[in-house]
Amino acid sequence: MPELPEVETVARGLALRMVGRTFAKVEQRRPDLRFPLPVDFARRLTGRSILAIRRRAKYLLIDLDDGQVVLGHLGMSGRMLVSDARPDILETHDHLVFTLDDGACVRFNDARRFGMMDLVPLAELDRHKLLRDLGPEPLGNEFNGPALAASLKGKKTPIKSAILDQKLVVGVGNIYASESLFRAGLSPKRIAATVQGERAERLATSIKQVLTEAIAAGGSSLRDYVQADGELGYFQHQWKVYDREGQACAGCDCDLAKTGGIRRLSQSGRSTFYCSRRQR
DNA sequence: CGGCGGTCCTGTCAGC
DNA sequence: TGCTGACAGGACCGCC
Repeated sequence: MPELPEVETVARGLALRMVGRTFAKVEQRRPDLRFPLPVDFARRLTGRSILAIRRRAKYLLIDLDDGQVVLGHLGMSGRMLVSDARPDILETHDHLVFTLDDGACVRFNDARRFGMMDLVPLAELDRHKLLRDLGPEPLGNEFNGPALAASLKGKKTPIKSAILDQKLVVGVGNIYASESLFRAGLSPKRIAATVQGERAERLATSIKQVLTEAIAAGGSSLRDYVQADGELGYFQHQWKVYDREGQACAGCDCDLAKTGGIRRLSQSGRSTFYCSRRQR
């Protein structure tokens, strides 16, 4: 499910319900997710109050009142399900069930179990194995054209693979990689090192725009969610190229029968979508 | 050292 | 209808 905008939306939605509340009950329904859960995970959370809920890269951070932080990742299929009360009947793959002191319930459901949770002292968070090598936040000022150009120097890998590398910039996943390259007019096959100067400027700007717009779309679906309750996560998507193989490219007035429209290719085992006419 | 492919796990869908 | 294989939004690890 989640790239940066989805995790951001989940974090904001959870914050609305959870900040200021206390974990009244925590049910751990299997010993492991992607990794074993920390020893006594449920017991160590019970009775703790929630100070803040944040995001770093695609990770969720839940700050507790005892100086510990819940570090979570939704993996590919992880979902947070929120309801006013704990359901009598849980769903398949509801691995963690959090009941709050106001009776509200948050469930972590993850079919593929690529998600994870850990409990880390706040003081050690930056040194955590999963966080210490992460690159800059794409929406921060430190990520810009010149910085991106510098990090791409010497890289022989295709630009699509490069921007999926979380050491280079965080938060861009398979969908928004295709979308950002389309907006920047860059071929996903282009050698990363050749994205310099104006091209790097365009790509950095496109990444920021694509992610910002997706967060805004998530915010509008959050309003519905807050009223309706239920799942936090993917919202309406209006992708320009992702999952649109064979369809006409928006803004390309070429003959679909001749060009074949949006193309799909496989790069290091993952699908990429692009318009060969508008992306060079 | 960088870059690529394999791998973890379950669900869904297309094709036969 | 039932089976099989491909594929799915992530990211670590080991190997070349």
